[in-house]
Amino acid sequence: MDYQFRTIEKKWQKFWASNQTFKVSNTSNKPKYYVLDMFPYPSGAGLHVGHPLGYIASDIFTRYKRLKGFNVLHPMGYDSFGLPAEQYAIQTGQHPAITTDTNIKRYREQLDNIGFSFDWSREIRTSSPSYYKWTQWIFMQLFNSYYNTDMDKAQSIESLIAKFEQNGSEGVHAVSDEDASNFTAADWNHFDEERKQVELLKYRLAYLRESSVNWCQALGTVLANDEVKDGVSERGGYPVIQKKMMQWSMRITAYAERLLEGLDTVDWPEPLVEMQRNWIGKSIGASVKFEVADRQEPTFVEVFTTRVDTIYGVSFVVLAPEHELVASLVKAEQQQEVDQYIEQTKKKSERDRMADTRSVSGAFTGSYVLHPLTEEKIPVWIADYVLAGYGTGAVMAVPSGDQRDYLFAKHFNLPIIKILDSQQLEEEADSRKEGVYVHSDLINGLTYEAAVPVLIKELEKKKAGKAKINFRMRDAIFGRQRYWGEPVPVYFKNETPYLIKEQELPLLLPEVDKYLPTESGEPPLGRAKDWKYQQMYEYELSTMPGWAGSSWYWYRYMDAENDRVFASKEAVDYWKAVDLYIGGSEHATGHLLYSRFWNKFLKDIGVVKEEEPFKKLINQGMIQGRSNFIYRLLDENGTGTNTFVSYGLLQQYKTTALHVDVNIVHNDVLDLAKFRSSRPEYENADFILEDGRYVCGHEVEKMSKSKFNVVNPDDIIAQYGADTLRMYEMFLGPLEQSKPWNTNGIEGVYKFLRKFWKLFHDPQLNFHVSDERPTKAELKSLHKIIKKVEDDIERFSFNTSVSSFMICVNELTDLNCNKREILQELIVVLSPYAPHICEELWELLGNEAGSLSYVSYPKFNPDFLIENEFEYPISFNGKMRMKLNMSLSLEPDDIEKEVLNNEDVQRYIDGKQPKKVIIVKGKIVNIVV
RNA sequence: GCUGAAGUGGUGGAACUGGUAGACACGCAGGACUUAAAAUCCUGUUCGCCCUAAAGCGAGUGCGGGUUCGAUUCCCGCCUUCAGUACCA
Repeated sequence: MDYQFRTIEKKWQKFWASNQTFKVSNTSNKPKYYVLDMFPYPSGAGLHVGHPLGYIASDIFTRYKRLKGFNVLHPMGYDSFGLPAEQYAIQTGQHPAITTDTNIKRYREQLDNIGFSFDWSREIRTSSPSYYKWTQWIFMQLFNSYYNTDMDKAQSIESLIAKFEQNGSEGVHAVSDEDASNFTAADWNHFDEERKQVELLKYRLAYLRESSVNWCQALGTVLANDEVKDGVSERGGYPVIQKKMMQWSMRITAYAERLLEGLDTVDWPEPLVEMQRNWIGKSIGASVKFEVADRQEPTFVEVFTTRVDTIYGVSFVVLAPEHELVASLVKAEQQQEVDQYIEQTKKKSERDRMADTRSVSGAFTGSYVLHPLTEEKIPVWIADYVLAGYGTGAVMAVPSGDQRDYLFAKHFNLPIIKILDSQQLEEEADSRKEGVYVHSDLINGLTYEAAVPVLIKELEKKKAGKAKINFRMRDAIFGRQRYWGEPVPVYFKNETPYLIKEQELPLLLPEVDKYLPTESGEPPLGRAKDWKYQQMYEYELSTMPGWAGSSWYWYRYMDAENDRVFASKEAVDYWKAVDLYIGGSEHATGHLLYSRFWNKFLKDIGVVKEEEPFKKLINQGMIQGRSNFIYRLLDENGTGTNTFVSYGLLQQYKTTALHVDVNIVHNDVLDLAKFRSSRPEYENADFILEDGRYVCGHEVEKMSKSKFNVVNPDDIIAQYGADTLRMYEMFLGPLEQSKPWNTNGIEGVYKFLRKFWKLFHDPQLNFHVSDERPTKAELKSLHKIIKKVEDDIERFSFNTSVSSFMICVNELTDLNCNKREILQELIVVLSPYAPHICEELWELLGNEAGSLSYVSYPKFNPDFLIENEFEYPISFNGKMRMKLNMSLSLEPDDIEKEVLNNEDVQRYIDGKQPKKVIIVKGKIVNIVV
């Protein structure tokens, strides 16, 4: 029989499913191993060839680990809440649950076609009530907790109430809002219920606070930064402004230090760890208070600075235009200018404000603050380069040390004060800390190291500042003005939020007539009829963000069907943490940070054991699209014709480029017949060919429908089979690297599998293996691959394994090897990569069907690889010129003698005495002349 | 802007710890088989120079420098592309 991948692959996929080959138990005497993939969002477009890249890698790893004797948990599910389904619902009226369900079915079929060894009995969907019940449950725990800084962990809000009842706010060390009040126990006990709740909310880990959002009035909704382009909505082009809104938030900043420390304990790619460190952004500095001048009531502008040493260089203070003090600081004569500036700022997104460092803008408030050390009057400005959400939303501007402050000072003619004797300030700010201070009163003549403690001490003495650690990370906003997400299990009584009862979970997503905001601008849930808690109280109308469901899902896989807890204690104790997590680096700061945060919280409340959820993490690169172009000939008026010019002839013609569907292009050559029949207007198209072919241009772009570069794995599988797809995706290059998809090399992988198949068959394709003893050469080839694949998989270098398999099969083909002893072991080594063909041949060899998944990986024997000769490359001045075969037992001195006595070597050095001969045994000889 | 990553033949890539640059494939060219095509097999294929050929010479891993007997690999400066940047997931 020839290699019939269609029959073989269907046969084994069916076998695995009906025998539950990959169902895994929560108890085993084997060691456990947990391999997790980042689960997909089931989009309407279906899987494209980029999605399975990581899944194939993790499946190879999983199958390999099974062969190595581990009990492996390898589950899959769907992150099925999200915007695209909602967008589609808005357009079509179709309920997102229905589209989501359809999409999931499609995804499942596509995943099944690839032959993954997932334990599907553990499948989860974040949008199913049985799952989001527990997402809501975790939210409730967060709402019911506060962060105790004495114990450095989250504790129940009840214990905080007990403290308030006994001692008031005194002695409470907790992470809270800035405006948490001070009160005595007596005060607390006299507070009414509402007041108590208001105070408690300032401590809860899930809490309400005002935050700034991109508000689009015309769409009646909040937009993500990337839905906003140049101040207008991407959809519709309506104006977008920055608006403040009450929002649910997560006090992730309470965990900043622990999130930072945990990074030292995980085995993650260093760049990713670095990104998280930068995101958390710990900086050590000082907070300084500037008192507003000429006020009866003392008012302060508080700033955070990492360069308190530059305090004598402050020549103005800048507030973010949204800063709460701005309104009261503006003097009448400046009112108009400031108002105008604030209007202008509202139109800019935060990202625009950060990205634009060239243009300088700002407005003077008319007010002054007093320098805390010199008592001098300092003007207060507002400018959009200061962001409200960063630090305190105010900076002390030091033009001599900070480039943005420098440009601002130059632009508005504000003084630039030199503070270090080494500073060169003619062209730009100089932020170095070298030399000694000048014009700096207390610290004149001191160096940076000496100056900082002096200043901190003085500021503390004057109660004008103190040393402080600041984090760049902000509390995460947890509400979304959307329909297709988890409802927040909260209702309001007199504007105070209360949790519903735990027995009332899940709080189901109600039906609505349209998936749009209400006329009064409330989120879609505002449309739900009679949706009230106990028929009286308003529910929270926003839903949870996309990251809620994905911040704990790896626990649900451990015990996916439990309806009493999110996962049983036994399951959590057994599987502990994820041993290997594979996914895209685009999740570096979002998903991976939130997941770590929730995990730490769950540990604090005692329901999980591990401080870090993902022990080892591998990033897979993005698969980009590789678009193909055709070139339409333009006539003398510049209008398009129906003639297309081949890529190589472009210089001779005036043309315009058009995307062409990559599925009708093969190795950059256009299939003319398919092109003609693709659209009626191309039926009579003419072509100017080169060498009789139409060659297309190409470019790397995002994979998207609009660029006609989407490749569906199903098409590849129909043509070449799943085993070829699996191996080809690995063959494309290193897993971590981003690369464009193209099928140019896929034939080679397909040919390889056919060659492998032929090893087991005679020329007439009858199954035929021999029981003869293998030769030395055959054993060497086998043991080389046993070792190579083991090494490669352990370091996640899957592409190099594929090449090595090719080399191995080429060698065995040349040796005419059909020995059972060799081939049987080779099957096991190859099976993680190409499981279907291997199962089939395994059965043909007479083994029990399906037993291949749980056999042992062959044992490597180094004896078969021992060489006694080596072909030494002989280089002259580092350039390889010739090779000499020598015994590996020769010591460097003997090698030198033998090399220098060689005729060809003598000819090279032309009778001259070599300056130096470098010999690395078993590696190289280098002669310096 | 900030943070992170990547640039090697016509193409995807290999070279794992500073030691033979281009393994393995694709494509292309030539050949075998065939009435023909497909499939399959064989040979060649970094570029340039020289040459009937064998052989030889020179250059070469984004660009410019440096360290070293020796650099794709280490260091400094630049260029280009990609990703993230907090409501896409």
